[in-house]
Amino acid sequence: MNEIKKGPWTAEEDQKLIHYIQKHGQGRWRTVPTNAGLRRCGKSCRLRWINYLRPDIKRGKFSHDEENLIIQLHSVLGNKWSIIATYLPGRTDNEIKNYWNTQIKKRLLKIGIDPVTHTRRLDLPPLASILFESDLSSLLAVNSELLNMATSLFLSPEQKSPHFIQGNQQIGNLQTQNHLQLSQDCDYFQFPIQGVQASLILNPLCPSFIDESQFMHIDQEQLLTNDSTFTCQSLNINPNNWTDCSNSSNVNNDEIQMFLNC
DNA sequence: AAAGATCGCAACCGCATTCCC
DNA sequence: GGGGAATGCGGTTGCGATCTT
Repeated sequence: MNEIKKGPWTAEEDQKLIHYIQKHGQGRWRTVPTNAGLRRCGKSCRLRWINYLRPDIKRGKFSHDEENLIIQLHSVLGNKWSIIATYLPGRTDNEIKNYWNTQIKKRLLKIGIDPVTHTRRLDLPPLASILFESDLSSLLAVNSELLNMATSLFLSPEQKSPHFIQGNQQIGNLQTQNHLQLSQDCDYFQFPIQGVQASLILNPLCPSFIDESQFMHIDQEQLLTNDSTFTCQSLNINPNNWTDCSNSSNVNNDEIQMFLNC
């Protein structure tokens, strides 16, 4: 009976495979079962080694940073698990895929974010209204992890800086980059216009956490002056408005650029 | 306590890509 | 360049563990 065995691996099988690979190295998977004395197919041996037995595999819970990174990478790469895994040393594509499907996906759906497009789901009431109809402080306390996760969607991997405002209140992260400055009191933010390759990374999700009735404008008058900075009172939900502002002034689109991080 | 439901994850399967003759 | 073998990838499944009723 040389039937190929399927199903869970036993400790004995694991030992045989580990011993064989330690001695001969990995590769030529088709020949591994015969040479290692296993009744498995080569494919199964490879998978067991790659996903479970490899010595450099990191075990245990995903850290918050790892989780953020997965979300960020997924928003750019989609289900390219093997590529995503290259950014998380010690984690396998299978593990990341499982984690995404069983944990992250559910959490995103729960907070009204489409895990495929990484945008707000239109079939749900605006998140802001949910937030403001609720006891905000308790909601944030309970869901701070989710908020951080959602917030991280509009942060690039190398830019994880704090402060996300709702009116004068800090409730999460606001991204600043290059010459974009967040004012001290979080009442408004400002950045230089002239000669600056200002890159404001704004994700459409971001305003979900801000009172939608307070989407503010850029002060057009200020924009048209030669002042080196201009201010706006809050984040603007509509990225097109930024473009419009730059079109309507002496400032061209090269000087104010908007990059959507999704 | 027990039965059913749900969850989490290892493993499988089929297809795509790469390698090698 | 063509074809078969080997390898890699992503979706899905199966099953034990845990939770809920």
